[in-house]
Amino acid sequence: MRDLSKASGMSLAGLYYYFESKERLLFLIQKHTFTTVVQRLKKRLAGVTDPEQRIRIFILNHLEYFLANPAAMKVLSHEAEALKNGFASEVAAIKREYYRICVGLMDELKRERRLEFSTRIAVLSLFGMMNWIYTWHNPRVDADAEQIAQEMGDIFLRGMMNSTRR
Amino acid sequence: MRDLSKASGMSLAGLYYYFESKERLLFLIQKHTFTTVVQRLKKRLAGVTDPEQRIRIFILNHLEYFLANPAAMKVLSHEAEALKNGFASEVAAIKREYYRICVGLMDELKRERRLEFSTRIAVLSLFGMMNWIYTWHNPRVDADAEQIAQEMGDIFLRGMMNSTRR
DNA sequence: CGATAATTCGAACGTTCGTTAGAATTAGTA
DNA sequence: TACTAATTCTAACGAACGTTCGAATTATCG
Repeated sequence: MRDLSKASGMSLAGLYYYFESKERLLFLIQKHTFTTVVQRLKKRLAGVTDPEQRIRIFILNHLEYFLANPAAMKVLSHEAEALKNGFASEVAAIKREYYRICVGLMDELKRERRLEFSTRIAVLSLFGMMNWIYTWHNPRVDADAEQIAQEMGDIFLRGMMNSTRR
Repeated sequence: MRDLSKASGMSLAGLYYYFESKERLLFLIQKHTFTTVVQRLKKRLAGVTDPEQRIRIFILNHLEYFLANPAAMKVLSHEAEALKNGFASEVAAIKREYYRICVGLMDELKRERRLEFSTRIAVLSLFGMMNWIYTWHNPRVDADAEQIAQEMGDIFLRGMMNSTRR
């Protein structure tokens, strides 16, 4: 909180005028971030029907947001388990919705292409690829979100496509 | 440190008889873990020449160790940036060696199969898939290391294989 | 046995942390 | 202008933290 006070220019006590506790502030950050990402995703998915294209939109939306907000990504990754019961469950609900959207996209792909693979492992592997980026991405060295989304999409989708057909 | 004292049954001051500081203890954990993983990997790779098989060994070795030592994995992931200059650089050196081994495996695959893809993105995506597992793996629900290594290997290797050929 | 070394501990140290009381200041309104 | 409400601050509280001091205990060995 003292760091935030310095960075924001407001006094330590001043922060508590706007946020009743450090935990509630963390909760608001997490909630706002996930809500924003889900909202943007839904807008972008509207109207697109091709399953592969929809998964590519999912990846691009995710990477674009988090490469533009690396600090937020770090907070979400590092403080994922820091909230207590009340706050935790509300954030968990949004996360679950986001996860379920991705599961849905994966199932669409499986149905259309008659593929056979574990949706759970596929989705969590994809999240891993995308989320780990906060540990290594350097904007001075690495490509931008669009290009990385392309490459990760290539890797992941080819990985799905050639799975055993029913 | 007070938690460790409780968990180990030794008094708080007693811990400082064996570890001169909390940071040095963290350093020793990180160093020991990475060293062990690299050692085991080298042993398993010895004698195997097929590039695909070698990457599968890499994945299995990684997942087997970290699913057997989830607490260690959490420490490595969460406290990756917690060490200061001296300690940090020594751990960074071992991590770099581990990373470079994986880069080597990827280049072998590219050469043998005449593939074209970004080694950096491939390696970091693979690490992402594997390392993210500490956030979701539940031994009561999820498969064991061998099976997950098989599935992630399938996803990743198919993703590499069909990349544009030279 | 006695003496030295190795081990373990209770109790505290100084610092940092999250938080708050209460005063000072500013903005809004009549 | 004078009064109220909103905002911001200084200064501190109590708890938790990493660490250390010096005494107590235990092991080692002549």
